Amino acid sequence: MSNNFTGKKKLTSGPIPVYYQLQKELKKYIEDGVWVPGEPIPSSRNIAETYDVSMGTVQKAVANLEKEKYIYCVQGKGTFVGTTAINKESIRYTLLREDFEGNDLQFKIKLIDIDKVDGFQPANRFLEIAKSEALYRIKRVFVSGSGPVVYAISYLPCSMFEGFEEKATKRLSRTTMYEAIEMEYGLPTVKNKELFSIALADEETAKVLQIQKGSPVLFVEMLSSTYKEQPYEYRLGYWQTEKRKLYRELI
Amino acid sequence: MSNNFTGKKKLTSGPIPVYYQLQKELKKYIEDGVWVPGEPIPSSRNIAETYDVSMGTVQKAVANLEKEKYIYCVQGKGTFVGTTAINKESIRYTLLREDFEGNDLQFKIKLIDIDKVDGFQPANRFLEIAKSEALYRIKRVFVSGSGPVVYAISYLPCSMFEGFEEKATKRLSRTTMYEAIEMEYGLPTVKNKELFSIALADEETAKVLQIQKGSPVLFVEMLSSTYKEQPYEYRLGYWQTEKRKLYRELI
DNA sequence: GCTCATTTGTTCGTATGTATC
DNA sequence: TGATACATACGAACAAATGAG
Repeated sequence: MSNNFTGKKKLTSGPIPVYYQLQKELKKYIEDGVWVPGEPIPSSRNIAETYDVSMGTVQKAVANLEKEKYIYCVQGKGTFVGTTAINKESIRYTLLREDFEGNDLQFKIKLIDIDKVDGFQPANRFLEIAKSEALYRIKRVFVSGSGPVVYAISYLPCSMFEGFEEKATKRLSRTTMYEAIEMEYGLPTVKNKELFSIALADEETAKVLQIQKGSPVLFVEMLSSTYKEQPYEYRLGYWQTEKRKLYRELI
Repeated sequence: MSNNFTGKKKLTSGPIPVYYQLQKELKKYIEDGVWVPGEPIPSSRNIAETYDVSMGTVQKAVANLEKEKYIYCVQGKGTFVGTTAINKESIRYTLLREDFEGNDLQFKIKLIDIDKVDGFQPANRFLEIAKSEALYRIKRVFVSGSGPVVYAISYLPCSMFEGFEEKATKRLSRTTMYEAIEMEYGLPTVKNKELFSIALADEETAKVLQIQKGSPVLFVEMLSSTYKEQPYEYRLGYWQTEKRKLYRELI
């Protein structure tokens, strides 16, 4: 449950709405990791008494945070910190389709290897860490039906993910990167930025995707962030789009 | 302003929340085009009296519709039907960047030509119209800085856009397709579906993009929809990604 | 620049409904 | 069954922005 959430707390009585101040206070507990994904936050009544505001005001702050996907409410049970898996259907990186009709195609993820490498540009710049900081490099291939579709190389700052090899290796062959990171480090994914372009397959990519060296492939660079716009993963994706295409929806 | 919004209207008193019923009623006025983009809807007090509910209930229905981008509220002024331009920064099709850093790059749109063509598959299937229905075909090129970046071919159902040539030709050289369609036909864009893959430039594409015939290009198929998931534009985009890439954010 | 009617925004207090355990 | 939790709804008061006079 919760912790050190006792005693009266005060909000200022200036021009900023009370519900908004409260909303920011609650958000801070989540972003600072005091309240962690999947766990309940204090009850509405508890919050109302603690901050000496009406239930309606708490309700408004809570409703807003729910819309922002920071939390989710279950009537009669409680209010819980949001998780990527539950909230963000839209944020999934890999969505395969043949066409606009029909559903997403299933795929399996195979882990190729994980190792530590020296930091490099532009990765370290995008990840907002020093040039010299080391990175975990995770190579994976996404297989759908007949063959390989995506070759993905992810880079994570070693400093943010201590012991990643041991903790995540088992998970990564059964689950996505998001889930692994959220489970092991409590960091939900909040935002993904993507850049789409064309690349020519180098020897390694060609081998993994079972295509000719030098064939054109769809090249997707991705930068994933967690709370406070903190980037944590830089990923290079090489897509073989002969049979399956990358699908996105904008709403 | 509004119209035929007088007299008492009733909501059922069943298990469905009043605010939700009201929300759907208001949405219907918008989807049916009774209230059009940019115009004000009746005042909250007016709505509260008309449906015989409290202001709080109206506020909740209105707030939800605002989050859904159906409307936007201006304190002291009124509540207005949403427009694509104002609401949907995220839905813009063409976002150019060199990198994750920096801002979106500017570009100009040049209209190549507009004509009427016979319907064809898969376009007519995606647009949910009969095989035989004719289409408007709009060819445009997007130019950024040094040269052409995107060659876009759009298909619109002639039946939905009577007189498109006359109405839109002037607009299309200065504005986006969204704006042109919203201005002339009152249809805001609500959703975009996209499929990313690789294509090889045919003679026409190569000429427009000033590249070699047969060069690989980023191929983006897009299907835009308005209210009620009604598709209205099928677009093929050929991207030359040497210097500028296609940028997307998922939140 | 000021006042005033209109409109949306905020907050409280209270009561009742409904899901969970 | 009862205690707890969130959800809905009302009414009232005041705040803040807008635009007209």
